[in-house]
Order: sequence, then C-alpha cells, then structure tokens
Amino acid sequence: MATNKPLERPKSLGQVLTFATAATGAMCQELLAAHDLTLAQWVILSALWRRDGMLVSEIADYTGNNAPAASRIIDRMAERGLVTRVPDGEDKRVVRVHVTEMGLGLKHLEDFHERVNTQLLEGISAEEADTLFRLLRQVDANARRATGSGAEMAGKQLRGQAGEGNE
Amino acid sequence: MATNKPLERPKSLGQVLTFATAATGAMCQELLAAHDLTLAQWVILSALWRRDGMLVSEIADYTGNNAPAASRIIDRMAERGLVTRVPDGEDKRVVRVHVTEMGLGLKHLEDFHERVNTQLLEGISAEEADTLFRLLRQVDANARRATGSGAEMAGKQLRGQAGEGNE
DNA sequence: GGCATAATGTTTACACGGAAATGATTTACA
DNA sequence: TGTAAATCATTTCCGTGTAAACATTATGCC
Repeated sequence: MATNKPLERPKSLGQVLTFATAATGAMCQELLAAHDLTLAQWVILSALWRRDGMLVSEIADYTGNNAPAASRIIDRMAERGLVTRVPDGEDKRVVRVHVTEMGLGLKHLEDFHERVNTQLLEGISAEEADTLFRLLRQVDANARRATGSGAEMAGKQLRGQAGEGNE
Repeated sequence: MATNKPLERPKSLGQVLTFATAATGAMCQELLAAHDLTLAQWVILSALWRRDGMLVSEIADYTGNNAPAASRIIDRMAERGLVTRVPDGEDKRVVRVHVTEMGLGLKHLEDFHERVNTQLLEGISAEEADTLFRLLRQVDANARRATGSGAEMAGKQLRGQAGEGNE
C-alpha cells in the first residue's frame, strides 16, 4: 500500500546514537532473557560480583542512574532472590546490597559485556574501535557540559578509564 | 566518606553508548523543557511539520518505536493540544495525526536537531564526525543482525540515508 | 548538648520503551 | 461469497529513567 515512501529522517547524531543504543540494548536483553535477567539487573550483579555489599548510592553512581531507579531495580532483584538488603551497623541510613547464592550462580555471565563487545565491533578494526570510544566520550562530555549549567553533574562524568584518564 | 573509591566500570561499548545517549537525551530534554516539550514529542512534531496527517504506524516507523509507544506519546500530545487524531475516511482502521495551530506555533524549533548536532560535535572534525556516524551505523547493524534471528526486523533498519550523505 | 544542615534511601508522580492481547477493519483466496 | 489471514490502532502489563517530596540518620557548628 505504501502510498507514501517513508519520511526521511534528518542526519542527526542523537538519532543515530539512540538507534544504535536501542539495538544494542535489545540484543543484550534478548541474550539475558534466557537467564531471566534484565540488562539493568546484570549491570548491578556484575558490580556486586566484584564488590559485594555496595551501598545503594554507590550502585546508582556505578550504573549512572539516580538513586530511585537503582532502589527499584534492587527491589525486583531482591524479590527474585538475587540479592538481599542488609542495614549497615554503623551508619543507620545506609543499606548494603549483598549477592545471594542464587545471584552467585549466575557469575558465569561475568564476561557477558565482552562477548557483546566483540559482537558489536564485528567488521570494525581495533584502531577504529578506539576512535569510536574516544569520540563517544567526547560527545558525552560535550552533552554534559551543555547541561544543567554544567554544575551539579561534576561527579557523574563518564570516568575516563580510557581517554586520557585524569584520575 | 568515600571509604572505597568508586568501582571501575569495564570498558564496554554498550556502556559508553548508553552514557553518551543518556547525556545527549538529557541535554535535549533540558533545552526543550522551555517549550514544554519532551524529546519524543519534538521528534514526532518535526515529522508532522514536514508531512502532516501521518498514520500512527508511519510515525512509529519514523521514530523507531513500536506502535503502542507512538500511540501513547500521541495521546499526551493530543491532551496538550499539539495534535489531533482524525479517523481516515477510506480505511476505517487508520488514524491520521494532524498538527494543530498550537503545534505549528513551535515550528521555529524545526532546526533543533542541527543545533544539537553542532553542540555535540564540538571539538570533532568533519572527517571524524563522518567516521563516527559510519561506525555507529555499523554497530547498529551488528546489533540488529544478532537479534531476533535477524528475521522480523527486516523493515526497521537504520535507513542508510547516509551511506554517503545523499542529501 | 542542641539545632541547622547534609546525606541516604524510599516513595510518588510522570514520561518512555517493549511484548502480548484485543478489537476493528480490510484483504486474500478458495 | 465467505472465511481465514493480515493490518492498524489501542490497551494492559511490566521494566526503566527523571524529578520532587519525604523520613531517617549523621554531621557540623555554636
């Protein structure tokens, strides 16, 4: 029927970024579905496998979300029995998140992101991949600089454990 | 307090993509908030400014979402008075979305994406920007190829109006 | 010690995205 | 012609993300 040919999309970096990210996310979700895990849950698990007992705020900082989002994902992970919340003895505001046996049972997914990386970078040379990482970090920095008068986000940059890590 | 230094994030393309996209989206949302528009709403408006009366399915295809998502965003846009739903005379299944006067009043935001582009690409040469677009499309294609047995998405690729910018 | 302030986590309200199911309509074809 | 299949839009359910308000607890400063 296609009376009209599809409307052309303007050449927009945001658009290409969004599409690539959505496709990547969909691929990850599909791969993780076999283990009844969402991508957001895997990200948190992969952090806890390396450092058990992280605070909710640390997890939020790690994943790049704000605390409410992290808190809710932890809710679901706790319902599924992947983690438990343990109130801290010293600081009574603090909640430490611990992996359960069941959560440890998925530790074979530790290198999931590496398999995804190779999948995504197929047909792209190592040099080009480096360029891609560098440019994406630059775009990220440009966007953050232009946001919120640049102020309150100071601590939330994409930490440069690649570009020229000034850390 | 930082008893622990923040946990290192692994070098994952998905992670960098997600962060760059989130930062870009946040920047757009902040810029559009002055006009009481969300990014998703602007994307649809920018399509309708060029082709009024698109079908919901065409809009969904244009934005890269599924129909339910598009339908809901159109709901909110209709509530805000930006668009109206008009049942089609010939095909009674179809709903055409039309911009209202109020929606046309925002047409000065037509080139919003171009301003975002320049903002995001600051400090990046034209050649590097081309490389970035090319690599992102490659990553997108790689992800889609690995998803859903590659079948049903046939029509939803990132249309290559950029092979080499034929615009 | 006592009080203002900050930090931590949660809840609520809103916007967005995907999958599946449903209703209505159109098309295909037998 | 008449029924099955395809198409279009919507609804519902779930997961995620942001912002704002809130309760609880720590901290700092007098």
